[in-house]
Amino acid sequence: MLKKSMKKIKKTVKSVSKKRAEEPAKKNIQEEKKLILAAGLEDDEQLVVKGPKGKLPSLLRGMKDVLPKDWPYWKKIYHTAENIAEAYGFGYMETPVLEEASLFTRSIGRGTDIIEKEMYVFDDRDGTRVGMRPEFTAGAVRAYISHGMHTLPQPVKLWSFGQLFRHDRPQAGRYRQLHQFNCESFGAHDPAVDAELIVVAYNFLRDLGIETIVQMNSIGTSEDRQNYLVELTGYLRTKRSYLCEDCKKRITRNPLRVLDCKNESCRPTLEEAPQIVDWLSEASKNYFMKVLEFLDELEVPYTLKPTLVRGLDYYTETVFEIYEDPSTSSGQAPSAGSTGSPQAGAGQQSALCGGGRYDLLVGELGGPPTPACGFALGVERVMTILRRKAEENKDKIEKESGGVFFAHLGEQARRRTLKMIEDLRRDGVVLHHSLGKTALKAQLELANKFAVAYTLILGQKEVQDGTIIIRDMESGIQEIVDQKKLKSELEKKTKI
RNA sequence: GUGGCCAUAGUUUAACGGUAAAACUGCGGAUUGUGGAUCCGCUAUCGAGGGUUCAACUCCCUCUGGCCACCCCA
Repeated sequence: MLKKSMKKIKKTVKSVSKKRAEEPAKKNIQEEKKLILAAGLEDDEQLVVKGPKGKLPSLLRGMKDVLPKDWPYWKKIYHTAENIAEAYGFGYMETPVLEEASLFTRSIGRGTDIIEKEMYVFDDRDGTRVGMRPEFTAGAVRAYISHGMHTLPQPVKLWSFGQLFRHDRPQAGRYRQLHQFNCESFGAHDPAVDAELIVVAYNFLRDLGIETIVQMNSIGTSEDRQNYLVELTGYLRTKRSYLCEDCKKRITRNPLRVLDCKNESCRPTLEEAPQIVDWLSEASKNYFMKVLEFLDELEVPYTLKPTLVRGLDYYTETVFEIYEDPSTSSGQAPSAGSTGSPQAGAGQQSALCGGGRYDLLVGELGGPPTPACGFALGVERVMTILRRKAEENKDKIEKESGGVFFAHLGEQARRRTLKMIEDLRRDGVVLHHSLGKTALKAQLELANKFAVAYTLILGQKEVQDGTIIIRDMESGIQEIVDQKKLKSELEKKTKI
C-alpha cells in the first residue's frame, strides 16, 4: 500500500517537474514551428520534436567542421593542387553545388549506386527537381557545353576543388560532404591526354609525400564492352555453382564486379574467366598501349588490373585508379579497441583517385561530339594519410609560429598600442595582442601560448620616452629601442 | 542500403542499481612593470526519448551520432 502511494506521488512529482521544464521548451518549439513554416516546409512534427528544448542541433551525419587545427592540412592540399594544375596548364573553374537533378541522372547513369541511393535530390521552391552534385564531371560537361568552350583551342583543360555530396554510410575517409580535386580535359582523343592527367594526379600525391601506384585498365568502346559482357555472363552462368552467393547475385546485377570478388573460393574460376583486354577492338587496344607507353616514358609506376571497372556509366576506354603504395604505407589504420573482431584481412585500402576517359558523354548531354578524360581525387582520403604520416613522424605540419606579441601597461600605453599595432600590421608583421588584459603577467602568459619569438612591451615609461621594449621570448633578453627604429629592428630580427 | 562494436566535463579516461571521480586544457585568483613552475577555485543532470525498479549514468527498447566490415566509391 505504502509503496504504491509513494510511487504515485513520485510520478506526479515527476510529471509536474517535467511540465515545468517543458514550458520554456514549448515556447521554443512554437518559434521553431513558425520558422519551419516560413521556410515553406511542411508542419512536420518530427522536425520539431527532433530537437527538444534549446538543445544544440547536432552536426549532420557524415558532415565535418574544418577547424583551425585542420586548416594547415587543407591549405597544403589546396596549394599543392593549385600549383600542379596550373603548372600543367589547367584553368580553374567552379560550377554550382546545385544543378538540375537530371544532369546527374543522365550522365552518371540511373542504375548506379550514386544515383540510386546516394544523391541528395529535392524540389526547390519553384518545384524544380534539383540535386546536389555527387561528382564534378557532369557539371564540368554542362559548363563546357553551355559556355561554348568547344570554340576554344582544344583540348580545354579545367580543374576544380570543392565539396560534393553523397548520402553514403560514413566511415573513416568517407563522408557525406566530401571534397575532391578534379581535373578534366575536353576535346582531344589522344593517349597523351590520358597520360598527362594520370601524371598530374600522380605528381600531386608525390608532392604531398605519398608514394602511389596506378592501376590501369581499358574497358573499350561501348560495343567492345557489350560483346564482352555477353561472353562474360555466359561464362559465369556455366560456372555458377563454383561461385559464392554474392557473386551469383552479381552475375545479373553487375557482372564486371564478379571479377573483383575477394572470396578465395571464387578465385580459380575467375582466373579462367574471359578478360576484357581480349575483347577490345584493335583501335582501343592500340590506344591503351600508347597510354601505357607514355606512362613508361614518364616513369609512373602502374599495374594492369583487368578487373578494374568504374562505377559510373559514362566511361569508355582508359580507366584508372590510384592507391597508396602498400609497401610504403607502413602501419595500417590503427585498429585499436577491436575487442573480439578478428580484424579480417589486411583491409583493402580505398582508392585515392579514380578517373578515365568519357568520349560519349558530352554528345549525350547535348553538346557537340567531344572526347574527354578526367580524374577525381579524394581530399579527405589524402588527408587521413597525411595525418597518419604526421603522427608517425611526430612532426606536425609546421605550426603557425613566429610572429610578435604586443603587450601594454597602463591606460596611456593602451591607447597608443592600437595605433602602433595597426601600423605594424600594415608593414606585414604578424601580431598577437590582448588589449582586454591589464596585467603584464597575463599578457606574457598569452604571448607564451602563441609561441611568438618576440614580445613588444609598451608601458607608461616607454610612452613618455618614445621607446619600446623588445623581449626575446626564448632567452628573456630585453632591449629598449626607439619607437621609430622599431620597424627596422624587427625586420632585422625576424629575417635571421 | 546490410551487419558488428561504441556513446560519461572542451579532450582523454574512471566508478557504481542509490543522484558522478581524475588528468589535461580553458577561465579566474595567489599585494596590478614581466611568461613557459607551483598552489587554489570554477566548469558534466552522464548523446536524446521511453520503459523496468522504491531508486538508473549503471538493466531493456527506440532514435541520433561515431568507428569498423560489406556494398559502393574519392
